[in-house]
Amino acid sequence: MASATLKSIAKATGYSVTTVSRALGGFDDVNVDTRQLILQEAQRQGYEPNLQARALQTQRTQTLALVVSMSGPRFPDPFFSEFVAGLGTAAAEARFDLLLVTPNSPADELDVYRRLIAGRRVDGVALIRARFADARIQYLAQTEMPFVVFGRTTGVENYNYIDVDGIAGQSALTQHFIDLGHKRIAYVMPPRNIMFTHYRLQGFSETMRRAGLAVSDDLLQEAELNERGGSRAAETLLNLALPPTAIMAGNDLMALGVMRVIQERGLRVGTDVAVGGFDDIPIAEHMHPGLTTVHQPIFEIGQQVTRILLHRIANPEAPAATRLITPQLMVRASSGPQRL
Amino acid sequence: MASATLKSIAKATGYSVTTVSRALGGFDDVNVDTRQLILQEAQRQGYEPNLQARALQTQRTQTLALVVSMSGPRFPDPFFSEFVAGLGTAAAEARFDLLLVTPNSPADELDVYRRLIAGRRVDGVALIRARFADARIQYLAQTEMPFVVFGRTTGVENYNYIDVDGIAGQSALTQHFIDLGHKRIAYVMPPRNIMFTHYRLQGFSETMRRAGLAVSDDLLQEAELNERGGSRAAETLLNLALPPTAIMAGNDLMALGVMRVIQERGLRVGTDVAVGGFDDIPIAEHMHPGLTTVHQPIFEIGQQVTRILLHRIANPEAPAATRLITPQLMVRASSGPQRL
DNA sequence: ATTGACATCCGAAACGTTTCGGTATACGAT
DNA sequence: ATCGTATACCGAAACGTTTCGGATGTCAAT
Repeated sequence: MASATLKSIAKATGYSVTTVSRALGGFDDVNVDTRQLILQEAQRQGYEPNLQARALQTQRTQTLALVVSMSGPRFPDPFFSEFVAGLGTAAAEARFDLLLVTPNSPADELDVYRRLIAGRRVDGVALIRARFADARIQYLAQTEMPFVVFGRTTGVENYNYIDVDGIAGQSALTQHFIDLGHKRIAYVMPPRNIMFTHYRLQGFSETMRRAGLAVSDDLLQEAELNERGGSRAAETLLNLALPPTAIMAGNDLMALGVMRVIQERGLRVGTDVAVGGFDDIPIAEHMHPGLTTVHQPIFEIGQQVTRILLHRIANPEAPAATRLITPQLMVRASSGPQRL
Repeated sequence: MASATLKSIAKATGYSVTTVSRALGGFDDVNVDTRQLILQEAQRQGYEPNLQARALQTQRTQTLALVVSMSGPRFPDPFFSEFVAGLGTAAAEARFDLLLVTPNSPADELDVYRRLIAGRRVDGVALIRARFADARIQYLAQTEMPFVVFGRTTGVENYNYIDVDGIAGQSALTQHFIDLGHKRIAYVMPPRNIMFTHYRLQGFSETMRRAGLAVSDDLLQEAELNERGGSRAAETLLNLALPPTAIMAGNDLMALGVMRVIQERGLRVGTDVAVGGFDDIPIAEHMHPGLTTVHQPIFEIGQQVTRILLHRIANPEAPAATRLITPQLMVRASSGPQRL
């Protein structure tokens, strides 16, 4: 059978399309008996509103977008799925759907945004992993489209964001290692074009300086945000004439790579070389030894992003919402005992 | 400025909406100069087709759906993000988008499908983690909507699926432990309502029986598909009067939980207790020791699902595609050396 | 002059919904 | 009789696109 429409219900009940629409829409200018009849018929035909048609008419798609580059055959992070889960659950509560869009090349990225925004495909956009002078954000800012960023950027004023205080987080972790008696502390830093790298590096440097400790170039390694990046950096660091006694990685996946290299060399994580991460992804707690790291409430952040977005969609003129979360240090076995 | 439409371009150039549409659509019944002019004007106005309107007219949304229950504040698995990445990249190549839909309760699940399918929100649906007599699949099967399942179910004929041969996979892993000299091999099995549990259990039992080894109830623990499930099961197993010498977990996350418990008890994974997983998620290789597991090419499976789906959408009458992949055993350090 | 073929263009309908601006009826108050 | 008010309903336009079935003009062949 052809799918049910307002028209088919109208024909079956003898009422007009308008009345059917208003009956189903819960308006009060329709007789209770009439509404009953129409509801029954709708039920019988298995009617579901055609969402394209409704969207065309109302100019509302009830959809949010998240654009993610799935570079190579690997997703960035478990981090990511937590974030999406947060976005998704909060969206579902408001009966919004989530459109996950993948540019098939980095060059394609801005086009994808244009297609979404100018094509009125979605009501709002979530952004993750903001970059310096982020072109995506600059484009969005000159648009009517509501958007919320997880992270901060430069060169754009008055946009909605939520971020974790990277300075505070990295500083807390650094201080933790200093308190344990470490002097040669290495930092395996994420790529510099990512905005949070800047803040975390600042947290690290400042804290070291305050403690009167040197940060030699040797002990600062830039690497990819995954296990492999961590492993490579750890190899380099452990091959130094004077290797570090503590290694902080840019995120937990990198920390995992660092730990593996340490263990493969017959050294013990914690006692021989202390390790720290960032993110507190679910497995961080379940590794052996447990990973000392900086907790980001990623799922909750995802939910918040959706909520801000929804609020923004409902109130386009609301002032920009900005939220900075102070993260919590999670001390586990990988940072080891007090040193003598 | 109001957003550009065919009408606004038509007005600006003096041509009709029809001609503008056909010029932009690349039809050959429009003069080259005219097309040039129209393209320029479209460019100038920053025209992007309104996708709702197009979808309404063409009855094509250029969108695929994946419905996932994000039960609790945790995503099921890294497994998941790999799969989504595969789906997404293959979809992007065909200029399709991916709609990620979250029921906000399990009871809501079927309603979500009805909304998507009857509401003509998407052109095709991907399903993951099929269950016994899966109600979602039964619903979809009586619909026109193209769908592809990762996994198999019972009670439905002639549907598109792609699956990994769980019998062969679990059998290979079991045989590997038998070959290493293990006799008391435990299996931490996933929940029984998931279809793949059935196959894997069968692979395990048959292989044990063939080798003349007993499978006592003690050594068969049902647990949740995450670290916690693995940990709990491992506690129980290691507390047995006669604990197993090898533990196979239902997936890699569970194996991670198992490994942690072993290590916390001061035992060594591999030499004291051998451990195996299933999935080969990215971190399996980067754990210490590396996890012996059964590799599922999840990313590629995601791509395949999309491809089958797209083919199905283009050829609604094509016979059902069914694909069974024989997975590969990845032997790493966690299974340990030959026993004497 | 007529025909046919071709190139170029366009009007109007359709997709399914929402909503504005009504109309018709009934009924109590004036 | 007229007015006002409420109740219940509906026609038609609109959202922006695609496409069917022409229309018009040109030009070479008859």
